[in-house]
Amino acid sequence: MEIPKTYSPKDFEDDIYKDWEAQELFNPDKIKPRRKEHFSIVLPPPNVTGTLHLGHASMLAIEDLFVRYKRMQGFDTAWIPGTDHAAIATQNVVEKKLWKEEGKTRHDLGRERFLERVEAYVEDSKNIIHNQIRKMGASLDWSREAYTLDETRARAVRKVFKMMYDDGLIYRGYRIVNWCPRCKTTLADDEVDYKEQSAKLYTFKYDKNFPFAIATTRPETKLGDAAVAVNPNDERYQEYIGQIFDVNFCGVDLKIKIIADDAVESEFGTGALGVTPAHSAVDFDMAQKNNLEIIKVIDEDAKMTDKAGKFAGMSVEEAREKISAELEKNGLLEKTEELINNLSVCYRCKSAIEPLTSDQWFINVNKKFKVRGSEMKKSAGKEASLKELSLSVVKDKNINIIPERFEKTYFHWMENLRDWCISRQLWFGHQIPVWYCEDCAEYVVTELSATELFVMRHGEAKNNVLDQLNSDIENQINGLTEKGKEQVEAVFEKLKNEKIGAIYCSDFRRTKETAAIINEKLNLPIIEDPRLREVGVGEFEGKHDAELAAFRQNNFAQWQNDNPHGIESFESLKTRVFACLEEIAEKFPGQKVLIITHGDVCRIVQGFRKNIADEKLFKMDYPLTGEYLHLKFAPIKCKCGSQNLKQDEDTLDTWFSAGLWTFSTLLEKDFETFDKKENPLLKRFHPTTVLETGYDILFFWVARMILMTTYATGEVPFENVYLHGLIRDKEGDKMSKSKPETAIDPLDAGRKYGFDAVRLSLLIGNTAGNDIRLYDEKIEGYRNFVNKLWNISRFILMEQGGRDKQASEISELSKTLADRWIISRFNKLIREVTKLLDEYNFSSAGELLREFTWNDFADWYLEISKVEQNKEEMLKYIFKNLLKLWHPFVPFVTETIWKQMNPKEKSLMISEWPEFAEKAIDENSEKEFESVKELIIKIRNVRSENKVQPAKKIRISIISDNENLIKEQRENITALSRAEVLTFTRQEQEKFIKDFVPMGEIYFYMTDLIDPEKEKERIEKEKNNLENYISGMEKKLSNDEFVNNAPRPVVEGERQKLAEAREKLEKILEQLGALK
RNA sequence: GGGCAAUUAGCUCAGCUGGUUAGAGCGCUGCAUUCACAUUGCAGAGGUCACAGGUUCGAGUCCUGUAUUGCCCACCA
Repeated sequence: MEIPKTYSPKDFEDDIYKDWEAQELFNPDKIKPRRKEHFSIVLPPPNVTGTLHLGHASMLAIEDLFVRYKRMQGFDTAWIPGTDHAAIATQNVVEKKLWKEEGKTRHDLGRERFLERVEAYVEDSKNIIHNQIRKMGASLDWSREAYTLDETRARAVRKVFKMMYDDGLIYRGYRIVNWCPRCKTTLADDEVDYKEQSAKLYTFKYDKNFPFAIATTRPETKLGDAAVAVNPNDERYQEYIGQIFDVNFCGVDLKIKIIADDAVESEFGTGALGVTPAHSAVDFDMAQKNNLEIIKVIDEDAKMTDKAGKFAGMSVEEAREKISAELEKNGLLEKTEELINNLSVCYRCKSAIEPLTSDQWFINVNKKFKVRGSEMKKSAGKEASLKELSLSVVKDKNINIIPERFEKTYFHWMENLRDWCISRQLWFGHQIPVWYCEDCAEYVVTELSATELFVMRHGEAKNNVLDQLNSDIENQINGLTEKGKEQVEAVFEKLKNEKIGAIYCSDFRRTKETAAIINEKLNLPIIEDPRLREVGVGEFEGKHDAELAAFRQNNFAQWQNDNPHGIESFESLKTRVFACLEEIAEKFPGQKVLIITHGDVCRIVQGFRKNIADEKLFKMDYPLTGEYLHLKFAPIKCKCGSQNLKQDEDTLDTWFSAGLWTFSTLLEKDFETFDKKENPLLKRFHPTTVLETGYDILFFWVARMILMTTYATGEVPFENVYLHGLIRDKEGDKMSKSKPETAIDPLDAGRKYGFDAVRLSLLIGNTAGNDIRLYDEKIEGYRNFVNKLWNISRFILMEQGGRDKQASEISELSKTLADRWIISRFNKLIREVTKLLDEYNFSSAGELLREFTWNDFADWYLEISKVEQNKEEMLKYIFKNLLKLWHPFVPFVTETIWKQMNPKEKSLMISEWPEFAEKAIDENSEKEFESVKELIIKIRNVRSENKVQPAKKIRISIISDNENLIKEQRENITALSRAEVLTFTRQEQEKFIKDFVPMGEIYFYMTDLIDPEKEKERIEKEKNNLENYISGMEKKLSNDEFVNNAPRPVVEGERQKLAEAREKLEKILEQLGALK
């Protein structure tokens, strides 16, 4: 067999992955589990905007390791992939792209068109990241891929929203929120970052009549002040507490109440704080407590509002300048000073956050509700708030966080959690499932999705080309032209991802043909409805379109309710079309329906359920051939009976849908409830076993999942949380594009060193909760190791023959001391690695494996096997099982080698995890072999010290207490140390003593060595070490307190060690004597 | 301001509930090239475990304090 000397990962990796996928080995339905217990992980969904970075790579390496390990152990194993729509991040990316490439804003396109752009972008992006994930070797079940914004997940989102609303946990309120004026949306508290900046602190009085000064960095907000707060213990202001002052601040009249609040620090500024309820979270709380007026002086564009008097319309910066100038001019400004403070900025775009009051949807985290699930009730009681429930499941260890210290962080965050603002003023995301009635003040919350109608005109027909009106059902001879057919195909291209549930068309030939073309791909029932026919044209039949158009344009009033020249009246057309639409809406609530009809009908449709005057409606444009209309309707009625409802424009915080991820990914496509009876996958895999993610999103995501899932399902989302650290560069800094020389792209690194090496570099040395440094030399080292594995396999494959042995046949395999040694060591390795992996300590497991593979197996056993010969079966037994242990770490190279060794087997990844065999443990043989190793190393050492040419064989004599062992190992010692062993008895040796140099138990033939003095030095050194050691031990053992207090085995152990050391010393002294 | 972590060989890090003469990889030094592998082999040098106290028969490991570094949270009106 021709096997290259160097392993070339790129020649194998892609094919190996394709083979796994083709065999469907990632799908738990396609492989037989050998145990009942499940092991499941849902992939933390990467943002659709992203490309694979090291954070993902490390996440994938760790999770794939867990999953492959458990799969080999026979667990029913699922690893579910998906992507996150990442509302704000994705919208920002597409907006930037749109601006750069076309100079347009999202408003230029409008919601509908903009979202189409986003979806197109998302599609591309998803494919890129999925292929990158495959590169890493991740054994994800792609057949169950989810997306936070797909229909199943969307239904789960609406359902939970409604559940929470019905439980009174979701409410709409006018509250202070974090507003990003750039993104034009609210942000959750933890989506706000802080940036240090230097600011000016202004100390001033509102006006001349106000008794004392206040200090602020933002004078412009003071236009909205309703109070001044002081510390209740501050003596300076006691007399004013409770008083109300009418002031005129820069032309704006304000009523300022003096209130006392502990939050105020007397030492800061003047100890008096101007309270601006509308623009500071702390002040808003004070306003609630003290019933203060909320005056909003800054709007959503970060401009001053009408309430700001003459400053209205100015930017906040401009207003600040003007106000400070005016204060100074009027002698109200006492001083300005520089200070460093934290500016709150948007975590996505880094612009300054403007805290302001606004009408938003919130989740109440303190309100009690009826807890679901018996385990949850046990933890939190029958009734609990979201906060209490989320705290209790971690306190009671229903969820186990690794490393444990993050529990504290979690508790602290959860205990201080405030109501969660979930509405976002973005377009991309889950639209809030609330419908406002246009005819009364009510609104309706529904889990049903909007009924959506896609209304299109037929493609170009022959009568269009001839410019002949043709609406006589008896005379439908004209079908579509070639161009018409192409137009239809073009529309279908745009619609194909919409998951249309039904197709309606008129009974005209041109619409039926259009429907048939589209339905070639969709295979839906086509419903023909004559109510969707083109308007009846009466006497104009067969005439030019323009003639009819001109007539109707000029005689609308006449035609509105009547039928001059036999033209069907507008009223009649409207009535039949609306009746048809009403029926469709009722028949397909929450679904998408495609309607293929004619120009005038398209026009009319736009007025469905809307109060649009007939004439205005008649004059509306309708979509050109090749385009379509998209209309959304409420799937339910308002209490008042009106169906004229409009959905809330806002979308939900992306973490709302992400919070459902562990169970929403396991729901059936057409689920009605979250019940396990209805959702077999949920029953099989939920709660998931481990959630593996970075500690940096503990709050964003992990906490939210706990909160949302315990609420919605009455079950924890996961039993364990494994938090990994961040990947840093060699200096310990965050990798960033601004430092390209240290930033590593996992894909580049994979191409260069192989993805197995990249995985190892991310796994070994990586411990829970700790950051890890990565740099090229490290990956290179693991590349070298992978190559070592490869070359071990080359060696073993060259040793032909032998058959595979099982663990039960170990005794047959063990013929020599080296055999017993390696097999004992190896079985300990199996035991240790298994234990460490169960403890999530994969780094130590990897280190042990590396040590065994390189040091024990390659450096010693393989060398011995060249001497002892005929070890094919043993080598195969160890190596094949070793490949299994390695597989979760380095799946590609192990599978590649496995396939070469077992061409007939399906795959290493579904082979059985090695079992530890107790009977293989042989402590005595291990000890004996270690002493042989020691001898060999000593001989090599002496050779090296004396610069003996490697090719030169030296002669030695060994005087050992274990003469049999030396005799038996004579060949091994000779081969591995290039020394000829001449065994002497003590008496025999006496005769040669003058020619030999003693070194421990070994006597070297003097003329073979260059410098016996050197050896003397060495022995002296060893003697000193030993003497020091012995005196320390003696002291210890003569200490009664130690002997009495320390546990017996410890004392015994120490005695043993002392005895051994004394023996050793004795020999050394003897040899030293001989040297002199 | 509150909290968490880290500090062990030149570098990157192990060292579990206190009981070895403190380990690994890389790097370094010397030697070796047809025999699985130079992406290699063999041998070696290198550490008062940040500092100061304390607990204990015994401390890298536990406690207190100090210093340095990093991170998280709160907040700076």
